[in-house]
Amino acid sequence: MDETPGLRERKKAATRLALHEAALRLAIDQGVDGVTVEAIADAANVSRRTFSNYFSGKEEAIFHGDTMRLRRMLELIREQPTDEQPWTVLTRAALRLTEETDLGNVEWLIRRRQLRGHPSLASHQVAAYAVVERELAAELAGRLRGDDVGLRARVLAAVFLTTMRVAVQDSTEHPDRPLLDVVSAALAAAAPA
Amino acid sequence: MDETPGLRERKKAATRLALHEAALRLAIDQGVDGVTVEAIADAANVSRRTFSNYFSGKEEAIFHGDTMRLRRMLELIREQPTDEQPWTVLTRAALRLTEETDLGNVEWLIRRRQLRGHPSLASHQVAAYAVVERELAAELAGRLRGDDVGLRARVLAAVFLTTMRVAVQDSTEHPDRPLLDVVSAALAAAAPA
DNA sequence: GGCAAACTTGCCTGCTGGGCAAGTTTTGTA
DNA sequence: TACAAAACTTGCCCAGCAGGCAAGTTTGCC
Repeated sequence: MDETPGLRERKKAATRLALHEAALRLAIDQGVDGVTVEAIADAANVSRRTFSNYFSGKEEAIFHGDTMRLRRMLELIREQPTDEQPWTVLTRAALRLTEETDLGNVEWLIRRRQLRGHPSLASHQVAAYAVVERELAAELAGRLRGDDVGLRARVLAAVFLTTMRVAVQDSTEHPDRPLLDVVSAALAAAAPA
Repeated sequence: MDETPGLRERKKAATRLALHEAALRLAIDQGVDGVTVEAIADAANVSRRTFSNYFSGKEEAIFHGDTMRLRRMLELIREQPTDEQPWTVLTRAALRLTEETDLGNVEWLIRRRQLRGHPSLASHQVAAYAVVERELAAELAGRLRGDDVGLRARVLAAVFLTTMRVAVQDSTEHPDRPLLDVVSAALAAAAPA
């Protein structure tokens, strides 16, 4: 394994992370609309133009955390046996991811909660989830048998991701209930016949 | 019933429709990025500023058709008996809507197909579907019994809408297969246990 | 007819994405 | 170690865009 993927790559990752965190922090305490791309770039000690090299807009920067989490979930799914029921595989990956997140980073949920209510963000979150949908569908297609594999894989991927999204959204509105609880209840409600 | 909701309202509806159709037409033959809001407004004989009074962006104008279809589906759902299985109700409404659409307006699918491939549109389509999600969840909540009604209603609404979206998207990529077929296969694949 | 509310329009401002080219840093190779 | 190529950053630039405001116009209602 390449422990260090080269200086260049490490710097890029650091810049991306700095921009993401600056975006999140500024959005939280100035409101999503109150913050400009320029302010985010400044806070990350980078030019406005460089921001554009990393993200196509402030919302994408804000949701970069979600994107990373979803990619991690894809990994968790891929490394599971291919001879199991797809929904079982998905559920297990989701719960495992939730545990990982919950333990190391309670801050994540807190930040989320401070952003809730900004309605324009909701649609960008939906879009963020949609990005991995194709990739997940491709993975699932290899695990299905029978007719309509393509369509069924896409449906399964979409249903799963949208359920995760709803669970996270619902959880931000009920801070008292453990996230793991909400996720498993949501997945149970969506489980296909 | 108010047959004519007043001249003012009729004019507004006409303007909105004109803008929508102009947006769709121009987007189809100049590409989504190649068309400006100004061009759309011109084509609808209205000022650029007025466009902004109706839609918040060209994508919203393009997807106004979807929005209307989804609102129609909400109607179809609401007018069904409340003592039936929710998924049965949803499925029936979806199929009924598909029949309505398919018969009267084959043009709709044709236009869609000409827009496919523009990736930026996909996320806006997702967002368009998300708009009615809350409303549908509220309707479904009244039809559920047991624990976690709120969460389960949101999950059900999200799963159903995302399934419809996937069916439509998939259908644009397989023009040979009847839409009704795709929709019912997709709904069958997503049916909760 | 005539008034009030709603709608349209033009004007304006600050923000945005992204093309381009010059300057800087990292990488690979010799 | 030297140096050329590739990758990245930055400033400059431009056209497009959302939306506030105020003046003008149309519609609804008495």
